[in-house]
Parts: sequence; structure tokens; C-alpha cells
Amino acid sequence: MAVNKYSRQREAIKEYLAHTKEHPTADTVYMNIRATYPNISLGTVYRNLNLLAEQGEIIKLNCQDGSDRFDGNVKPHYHFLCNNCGRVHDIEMESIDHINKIAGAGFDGKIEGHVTFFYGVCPDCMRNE
Amino acid sequence: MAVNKYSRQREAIKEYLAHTKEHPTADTVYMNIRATYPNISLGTVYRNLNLLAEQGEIIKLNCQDGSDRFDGNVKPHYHFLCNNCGRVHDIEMESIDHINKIAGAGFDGKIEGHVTFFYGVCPDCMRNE
DNA sequence: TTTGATGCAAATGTTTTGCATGCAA
DNA sequence: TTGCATGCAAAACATTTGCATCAAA
Repeated sequence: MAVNKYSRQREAIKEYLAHTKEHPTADTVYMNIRATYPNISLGTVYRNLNLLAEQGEIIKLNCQDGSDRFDGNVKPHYHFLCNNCGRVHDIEMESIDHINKIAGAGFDGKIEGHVTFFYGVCPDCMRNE
Repeated sequence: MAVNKYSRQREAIKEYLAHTKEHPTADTVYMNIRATYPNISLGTVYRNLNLLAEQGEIIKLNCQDGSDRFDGNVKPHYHFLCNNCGRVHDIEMESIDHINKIAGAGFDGKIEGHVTFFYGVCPDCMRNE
């Protein structure tokens, strides 16, 4: 695979994702990067998001509400989707990898991992109701 | 909310989903129903799938590969996505609802539930490799 | 120079919607 | 009859892609 050339746009996208906890969609990334690079195109944003995700520098979240969102935090962690405001939060929690074994008990295939989304009401929405 | 009127198309969709374990996409449902009702339109298929899902008669699966699929089995159960053939299988397993508590321990919001997808290699693909 | 990256616009794939007509109640 | 459901086609979205140009290396 060819090595990436430097590009200001890609750096800006990485930088933005590294400093936000918003779990933005591709379009939201686009809007934010445009504040700094007004000429950046949506195509470039998509190309770079996919490239960075393939290379493991960011994570592409296939959210339960159907949207794709991006996360600059590549450490394994879980996510929470608020049914009220629709925002995605990180959850710090102990490992639940043992559920792979539980699932494997009644299944003849090979279970390599799992993806889990929690949902409910987020702290912000609980306060403001 | 108005009560549904009977429609052969909607019945055919329910019937089809009740007897398959394929977890088909909307387009696959469309293709299959067309065998019986050649004039059915994709719009009708989408309208009915969404209607049935809203009413809890079928389940809309937001699959980890990005596709939306439908399941006629509304009993709570888990799903497995094969990384090799891309098919979705049902998994019979004991409850793992305790992970909601584990997640709640480090989170200030209210956790109402979770959605989990397991992935790996399915039994069919393990045999044929 | 060479070649990957970009901006732009067109193309693609999926899902939704408007509307006249059909059909269940 | 009434009004929900349908078929059809157009519209709406989200994402990808072709291509000429730009800019790292």
C-alpha cells in the first residue's frame, strides 16, 4: 500500500476528531473543517474519513439510529446512544468480553468479537427534564 | 392512530418474513414478494416494512455492515454477522442483560437496554474452508 | 518530476414521497 | 362512500467516483 502524503486537510480532520467528544457524522466534520478550510469538499472529507478508519487512526461507528459517526478515540470502549437528544456518549466500563463465551455456548461458529451499543437517557437529558 | 386496512401485499411480506431465517434487506424482500405479486412496488415494500417495524410485528436490524435488514422473529434474541459470507444468523443464548448494570456503574445516565451484534465465522463458512 | 490528494460535479445506491387510482370496510 | 394502501415516478439523501489540477516528496 502506498504511503500517505501529507495533507493539511487530513491533518485538520484528525485534529478535529482528536479533540471532540461529539461523535460527529461525515457532514458535521465537513461543516467544522470548513471553518478553517472553506474550500474543502465533501468528497475529500469522505475520502479521508474512510482512509483514516481503514488505517485504524479513527473509528467508524455504525450507530443504532442508522447514522455513521466517527470517533477519534481508538482505545476500546463502549458507546451510549441517548434516545432523547440522539447524542452518542462514551462509556467507561469494565470489560464484558465474557459475553463472547456466553454467545459461543449455543453457536457452532467462531465468535471473534462483538459490538454493543447501550441506549437510554443521557446525564444531560436527565437533568433538563 | 388509524387502524390498518388489510392488504395482500402487507400480509405477503409478514408471511415471508415469518418463514425465512435470511434476515433479508428491503430489496431482497422486494425481489421475493415479486415472485407472487409481480406488480408490487419498492415503495410499498418500504412503507410496509417500516409500518410493521413500528408496530412491533417485525424487527428492523441496523446491521454492523451498514445495511438494514428485517427479522420476523420478534422474540428477544441476538444476532451474529459472518465476516466471511456476510450473512446474519440468530444466536440462542442465555440473557446478558447484566451488562446494563456493568455499563451503568460508570455512567450517570439511565441505561434502558443494549443492542449487541456478534461477529466471526459462521458454521457454514467454517465447514467450507 | 512523479504521484498521491484535492475540488468540483456527476453518478450511484438507497429510501422516501406526491399523487392519481384501487380496494377494504 | 370513505379513506387507507398501492403503483409509479420523481425527489431527497448520503456516499462514491472520474477527472483535471494542485502540491508533497
